[in-house]
Amino acid sequence: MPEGHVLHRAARLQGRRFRGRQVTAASPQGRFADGAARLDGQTLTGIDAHGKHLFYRFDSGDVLHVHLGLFGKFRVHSLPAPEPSPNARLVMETATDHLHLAGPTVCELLDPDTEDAVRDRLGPDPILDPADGGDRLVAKLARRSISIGAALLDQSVVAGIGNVYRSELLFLAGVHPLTVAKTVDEESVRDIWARAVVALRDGERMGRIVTVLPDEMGAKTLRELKRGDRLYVYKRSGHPCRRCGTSIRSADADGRNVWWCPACQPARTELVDRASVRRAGP
DNA sequence: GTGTCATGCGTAT
DNA sequence: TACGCCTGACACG
Repeated sequence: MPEGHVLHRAARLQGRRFRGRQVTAASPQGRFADGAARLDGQTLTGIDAHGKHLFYRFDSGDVLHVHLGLFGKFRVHSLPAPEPSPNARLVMETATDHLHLAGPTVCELLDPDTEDAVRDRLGPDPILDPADGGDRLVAKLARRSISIGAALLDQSVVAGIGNVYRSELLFLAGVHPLTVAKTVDEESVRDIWARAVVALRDGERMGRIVTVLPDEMGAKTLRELKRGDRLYVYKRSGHPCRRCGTSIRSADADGRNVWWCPACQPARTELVDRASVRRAGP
């Protein structure tokens, strides 16, 4: 279940195996049969990620566009690989490596112009645009009356943040998630951006989302943190805040849950409609 | 075994 | 605001 770090990691690790290599391609599930037939025998020239989107470039100029959605998954193996599951949308192989894609929301061929159109709809990516993304985020949020929590999930505002990172970044920056976006002070917006750059880079490197400071959890490194100790607020309704002990709360914002610590993230300016905020449960 | 939920997003109402 | 899509993990019986 991927946020942007997963796609950048996939681009890096898959690129290492497939860049410059000729591939065979097939769609066991059948829903990408025509595309796979077109890619079969082509040489992959590069893979890159923007937000939650992945672009595979081939020597013909074809671009394979993949978006994993909520359920999509890659599996990569050195040959011999396990038998691909029958619901694999796409299987690509070189003489030595195997890629298995299941459950994506998008798996399609684009021409380069269409790729530009996809990318034009995406905001700055903390991994791609660490230097100038803060300015761009400040400009985008200055006009928005939606909550900062909702804005961080809007991929045209910032590309690659999902439901885990949004709650965690707002905790780290001390910003209440239901704050009206345009009322968040610029310093806090830049802080959110800076923390996104660090958090997504860490996630890309480790292959998992870890936002806590290890020494706060009595650990030496991020890697040794146990499952359940890696996040501050996400899915921790009713549990004590790791910093102050206050009970973590949650609310349904735009159909997705958001979590926060009411003490560490006080409401400083106006909030959007709080009707949907519910009491924290266990 | 069945049901529910989930790190997403587009389209219809 | 609701629903549909796509898959897998987990809780529950």
